[in-house]
Amino acid sequence: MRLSCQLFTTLREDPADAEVRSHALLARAGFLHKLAAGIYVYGPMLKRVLAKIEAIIREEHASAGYQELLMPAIQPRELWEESGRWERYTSDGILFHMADRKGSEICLGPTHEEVVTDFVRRRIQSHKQLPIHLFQVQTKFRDEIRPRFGLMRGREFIMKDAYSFDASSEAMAESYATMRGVYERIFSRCGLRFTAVQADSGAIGGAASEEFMVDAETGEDAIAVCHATGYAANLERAVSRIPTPPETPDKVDMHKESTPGAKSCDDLVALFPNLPLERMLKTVLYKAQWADKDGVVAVLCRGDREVNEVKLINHLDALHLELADEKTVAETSGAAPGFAGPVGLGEDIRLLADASVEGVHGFLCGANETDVHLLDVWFGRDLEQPETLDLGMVQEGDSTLEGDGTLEITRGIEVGHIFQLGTKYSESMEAYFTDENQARQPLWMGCYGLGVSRTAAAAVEQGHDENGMIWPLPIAPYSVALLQLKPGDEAQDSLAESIHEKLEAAGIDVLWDDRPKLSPGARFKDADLVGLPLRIVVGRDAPDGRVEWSLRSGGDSEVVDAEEAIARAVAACEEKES
RNA sequence: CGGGGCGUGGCGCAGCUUGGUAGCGCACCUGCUUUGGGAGCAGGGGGUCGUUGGUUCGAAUCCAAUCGCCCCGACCA
Repeated sequence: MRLSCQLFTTLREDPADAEVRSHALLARAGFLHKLAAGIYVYGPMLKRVLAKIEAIIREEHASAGYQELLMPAIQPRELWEESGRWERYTSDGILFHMADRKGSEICLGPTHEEVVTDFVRRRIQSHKQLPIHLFQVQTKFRDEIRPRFGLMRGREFIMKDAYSFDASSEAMAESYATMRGVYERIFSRCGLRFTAVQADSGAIGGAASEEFMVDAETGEDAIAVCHATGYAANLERAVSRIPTPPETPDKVDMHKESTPGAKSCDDLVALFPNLPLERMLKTVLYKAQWADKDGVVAVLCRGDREVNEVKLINHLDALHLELADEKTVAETSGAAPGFAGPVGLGEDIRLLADASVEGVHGFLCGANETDVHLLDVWFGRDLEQPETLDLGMVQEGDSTLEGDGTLEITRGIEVGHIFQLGTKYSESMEAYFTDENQARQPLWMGCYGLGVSRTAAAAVEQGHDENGMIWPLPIAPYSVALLQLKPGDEAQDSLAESIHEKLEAAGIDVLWDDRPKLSPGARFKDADLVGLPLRIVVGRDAPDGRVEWSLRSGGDSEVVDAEEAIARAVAACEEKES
């Protein structure tokens, strides 16, 4: 492809609103244009990247027996009422919805469980038709609270979603395991470094779920991994062995101490330097919201640990959870924020305790009185120890649950999420089949999402340097950058043209920078910015039939015969395929 | 939702405090020279200063409203 015939522009400076490298580089190279917050035009170069990612996705889904379909972006409210998600998604504000001219409410699909379940339930009667495996590549719409990081969290984005429908929980688990392999092959083939982690299933619902994280410092998700044991989990879900509490002190009567203004653990540590953080228990007050009621929940947690709100909301089976505001804290604890405690807390307040408080005695806690804390509090003597459960956040350096490894906290970009949904949607939407015994059974579902546009951004986040992007060969917009330094020079014209022709004949994507009247420096800068993995430069050695060969990822460049450069490009692209 | 910031040629910014009709760099156009890491010289084009209203003889500048965009936070006691 001749660059001189393309719409191709680059910017010398980062756009002012780009916060992360992938966004800045994609925008500078003209791959991306922002139309509104979280809404982007995918330029021709980016479209090629997306097409390559999609091609890999299609191949891997096809070989796992998945059929592609295309579902509508516009969906009727009624369908979402059936699954019970309309209320939740509209109250969270994440759903783009509107009324049509007749006044019927419709939404732009943020996901397609309802539509696919409806499609399948109308066709499935018998166990003999199962399993069913479907997927699509579609634009999804989510009115995110805060779109950011360019393609990373947009309000409109491209997603591949797949669904499995099985006759039993075991068969569903098999479909799920197959898809796990599909995802590993997809991301490997895309040339990305990634980690599969256990995950919370969130709003989609369901049992087992795993996320695929592209390793990147700038990732929005924190994950806990253990290299020794292979354990990996999203921080929301991660579990660990909590370091043992310090020695129990002498038994002294519980007593009040004045602690003016000591609202945080840091303040208290300053006030009581001899008291270890592990013997301070914080009492965090939350406002929880269920479908039918609201309530305040207090969670007891060791001073050096933190409450994991996702574990808490799951345990409570609540719809929404937020830290109690000052007013609520005053009403429930009778004190300013920072002084709530488990002793003498209102009867109507549900008190839970994180496992970290287990075995802690003679501790400090809030006295439910402003500027006062209780010291030397003992479970069993001064209050009953509430039932403890894991409501905590794991920390760097914690041991794994079995104690045979150490957790490390890293970051990643979530590009894929697979779920075993079970019968949640099939039951609420009445998607049943008849089994061998004439019994009516709900379908066992799995759903498998993969962010296509986000994967492209993640690839840049993982592959770039100070000069620009560095695309992995399998998903690069073009494989080879052919730079002709002096278009119009006879020897260069004919050599570049023959290289271009031979590479295209070999089925290799080549972008020939034949733009006239451009200085060599500008050409090199643009090539570095765009980041095509293989580079062939046709320059001063053209009369001898020689060119410069180099890799965008680094290493020295070499002057070789044109035929040798072509052979190397062909070899590199073949290696990618295997 | 709360707080903060910003809207000035395609992009990045200055000008605003102290009102007098807009400027710089990049990009763009023309010509000549130049061609291995963002070339030089000369000439040139392009902006109702987000929008609306107000104050004023006069508003990019002051005031108000509104729209848009960005960041931070959403209280871990």
